[in-house]
Amino acid sequence: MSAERPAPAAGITGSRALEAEVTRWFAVSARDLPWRRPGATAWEVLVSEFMLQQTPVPRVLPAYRAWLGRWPTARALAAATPGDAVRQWGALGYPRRAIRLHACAVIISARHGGRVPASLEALREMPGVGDYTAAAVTSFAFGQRHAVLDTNVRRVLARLVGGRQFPAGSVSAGERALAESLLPPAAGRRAATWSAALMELGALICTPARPACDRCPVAHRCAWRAAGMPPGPPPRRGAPYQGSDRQCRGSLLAVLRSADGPVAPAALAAAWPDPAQRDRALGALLFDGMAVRRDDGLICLPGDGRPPPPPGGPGRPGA
DNA sequence: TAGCCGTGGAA
DNA sequence: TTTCCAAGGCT
Repeated sequence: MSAERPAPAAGITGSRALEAEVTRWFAVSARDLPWRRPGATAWEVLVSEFMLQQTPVPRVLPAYRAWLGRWPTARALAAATPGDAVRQWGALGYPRRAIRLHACAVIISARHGGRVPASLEALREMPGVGDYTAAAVTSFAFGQRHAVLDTNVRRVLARLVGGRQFPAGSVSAGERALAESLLPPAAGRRAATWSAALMELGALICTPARPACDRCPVAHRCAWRAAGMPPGPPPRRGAPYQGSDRQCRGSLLAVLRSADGPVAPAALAAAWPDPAQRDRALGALLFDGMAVRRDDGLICLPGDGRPPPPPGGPGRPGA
């Protein structure tokens, strides 16, 4: 046999060399991000992971600094109201993440002594923490050995090993097995570094469109490239946003966010012309706990107009 | 599991 | 101008 061909998915050969090539590239090319610095706390890592869910790094950076400047610990955030969290979240998008992160802070304070739990299972029980975020926190904050399958890692593995341009719609068992088989040994933080490096490779080099193969440290191993980079079916597109209920919700929430206190329905009416859609969106916000209708009919963010829970108190039943 | 949940910058 | 997309999670 002459030139090495791409290895099959299971038991890929040269894993050790692959790790070395990717991590060497990472050591030189990685962005200097605050949540990656050695001193970053688990809380800081958790905050970063929430903010990075479907939100680009450049937009997260200032929000991350401001958030941790205000609430450096889970206990600090737990002492605030959910409405405070939504306001501080600002226009990062997906504001329910702020509600869920606040709920995490309350749980961490009440059930985990104020420390972010270090187990996959305990993390997974918290709102807004799915398979990816739990694996990311245990890996990056605690140095554990878990496969971290985000959209970047999935795309890199789909191309490098699978020979396809894009991964499937959801994580398959085979994909997870592959990612785990490629994980370096448990010694030190090798597995965490490997995962961070794969993510960075996907974010900077192996991008969805126009991948920079000329700068890829493992282009010589890439199954997709070896196959001539055949185009795969494009990922599914979401519903149009302009004029959608989502946009309407966003507009209403922007009004509540910028107001210091409760808002009259008329103020919301000014933010969206269509009454039926407006009422539908407001109903959804109320249903989701993103907004509250007071007895006097005014609308506010959750926790507005009430004293914040005492420190260490939330989660404890009455009086 | 497919559809929904925000936002704004880049192509 | 429109389209695409960015470290997911939930139902």
